[in-house]
Amino acid sequence: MELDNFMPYQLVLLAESVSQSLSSVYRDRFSLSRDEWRILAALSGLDQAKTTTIIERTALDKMRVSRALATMMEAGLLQKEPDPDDRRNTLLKLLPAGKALYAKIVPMALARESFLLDALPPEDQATFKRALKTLQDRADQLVRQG
Amino acid sequence: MELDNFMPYQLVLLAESVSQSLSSVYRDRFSLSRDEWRILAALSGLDQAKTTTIIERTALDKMRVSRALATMMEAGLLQKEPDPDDRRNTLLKLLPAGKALYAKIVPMALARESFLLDALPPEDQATFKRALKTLQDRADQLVRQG
DNA sequence: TATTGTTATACTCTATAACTATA
DNA sequence: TATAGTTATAGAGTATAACAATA
Repeated sequence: MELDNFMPYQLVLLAESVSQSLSSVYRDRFSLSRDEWRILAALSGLDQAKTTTIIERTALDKMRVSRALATMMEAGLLQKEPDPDDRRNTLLKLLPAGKALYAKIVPMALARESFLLDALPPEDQATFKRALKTLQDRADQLVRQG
Repeated sequence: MELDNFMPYQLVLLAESVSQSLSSVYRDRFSLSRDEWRILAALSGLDQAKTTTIIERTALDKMRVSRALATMMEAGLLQKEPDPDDRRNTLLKLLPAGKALYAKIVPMALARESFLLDALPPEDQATFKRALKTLQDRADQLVRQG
């Protein structure tokens, strides 16, 4: 087994590099944690969302989301209010500062994504993206089996 | 921007799942940390290696390698001796227990890799692996630029 | 002065589960 | 009894840099 040709190893290294490059945008320039950035992205475009929806859409657990939301609220990025239909739920809404921050970050994030993908011929880009989804399904199976 | 179609996000989630599935082999069953497993793989097949070589081949830093090596030595997996040519260097050598452990883990690791890749048609497998390398080069560029 | 490798330290992240409020 | 969300706490992992030994 050659480490350099072992796909999981290559994949993890690539993800670390891509992650690092992205975090130089949201973390270094805008002082957002990765979790906060994910929540911001998940909330964008939604007028209002329940916390449980955000938990699903970000693949984060409720504890991480709870802490990230607290920080974001302090920073004036979003608003919480109780759900009148079921007061256990919290309804989340981006404030103008949150929307503005998101609008600043997105173009930079997309530019980095494009810089990466533009290195591949268009048909390989499509294949790569499809492969990511297919492999995710299989990886989920492996994780469930243990 | 849709989080689910943002390639860096998909990539990071996939890497986390694959990582978790692999660590259920080396960590849960054999009590190896990820760093130790990488070092084991990097040393396998080499009769002897300098610590600096391992640092390069594993993409770990010297501090992590130093700590992982200490644990592995305690576990009787490898041996250290000073390099007679330059006594600042350490020469590393897997002991029989280390080789045996590696021989047990590799088939399981390769089986998981195959299970993942077999979900893709052969030509997509090749494209995917090539894409990982191409993207790694670009990601390195991004990281360097900041 | 530079390099190899180890260690100290403080810091951040993570995981488990206990807890409150509501249903 | 079950769910949404928060908080406490302990443990793991991380980053910086100081350090000893050698060159």
